[in-house]
Amino acid sequence: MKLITRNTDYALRALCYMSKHEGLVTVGRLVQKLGVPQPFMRKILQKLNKERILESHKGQGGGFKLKISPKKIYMVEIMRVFQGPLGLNGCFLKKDICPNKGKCVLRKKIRSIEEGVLGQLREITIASLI
Amino acid sequence: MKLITRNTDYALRALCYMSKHEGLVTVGRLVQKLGVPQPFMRKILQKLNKERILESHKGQGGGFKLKISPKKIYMVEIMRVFQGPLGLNGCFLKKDICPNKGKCVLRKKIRSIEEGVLGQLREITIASLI
DNA sequence: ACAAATGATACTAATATGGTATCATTATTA
DNA sequence: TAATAATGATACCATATTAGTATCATTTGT
Repeated sequence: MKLITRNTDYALRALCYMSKHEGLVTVGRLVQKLGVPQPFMRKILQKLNKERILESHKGQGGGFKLKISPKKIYMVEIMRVFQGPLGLNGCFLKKDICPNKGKCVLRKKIRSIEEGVLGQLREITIASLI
Repeated sequence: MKLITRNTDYALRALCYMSKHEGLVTVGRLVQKLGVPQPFMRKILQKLNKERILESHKGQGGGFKLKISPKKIYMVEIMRVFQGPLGLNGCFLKKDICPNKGKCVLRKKIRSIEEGVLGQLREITIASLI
């Protein structure tokens, strides 16, 4: 069971690279450095752009750069972008499916674990990774 | 992003039910109580049997029951059975893929988070859920 | 005008998850 | 001893997610 997908993985690496290198970085350059398939990397960067984590510049001499400080880019946010919101189990949270409804002890437990995990993940920023 | 799959979910519910009801429990009964498709539930219970968490009895009057105490059935173990070993990311752990190899800070961070999560999950047993 | 970059989007492939179907085996019991 | 009610084993199918590709449009510097 993987908690982090390739999407997230590549995104984190790209962000780390960019936080160490001022100015615009092209997809081509990232691909060289990180060994990731180019069109896939493009898609990832485009998404980060849409999410306003990166900014992009078209045309010759263009590329991507961080839009916000590495200190303010949280790993858990990147995970959310590529993997959806973190939740232990949809099922336990949908009362209409779970037969125990509100009383479900498991649900409470899960909830508290979830909080713990999120708490830890929230402390990790790109800045803390480089 | 779900941390717990339906497999695990159903298994946990079945185990909880069985820990509250002495003696053999048939698949049919569980299906009635928990509203899970029968053949799917069978497959799940058969797996728990193979993993020596349940014991089974064939023939008329047969069924399943816990083989070990609910206090010794750990949620994280059930997750492992149905979802494989918990790891944040295979990629970071395979040095030959990660370009930073041994030095990767991310990997260490991930590792420590992983430990934290596992630590919390390890405290949850079936007994603690009922 | 051309080349080098991203934007947008649709498509394909691989893998994981969720679920079904079927036949074999075992044990109870009438 | 035969019917029945249970699990064992296994192969199969459906759906969703993840990973990756392909293509054409747009922008911009030279």
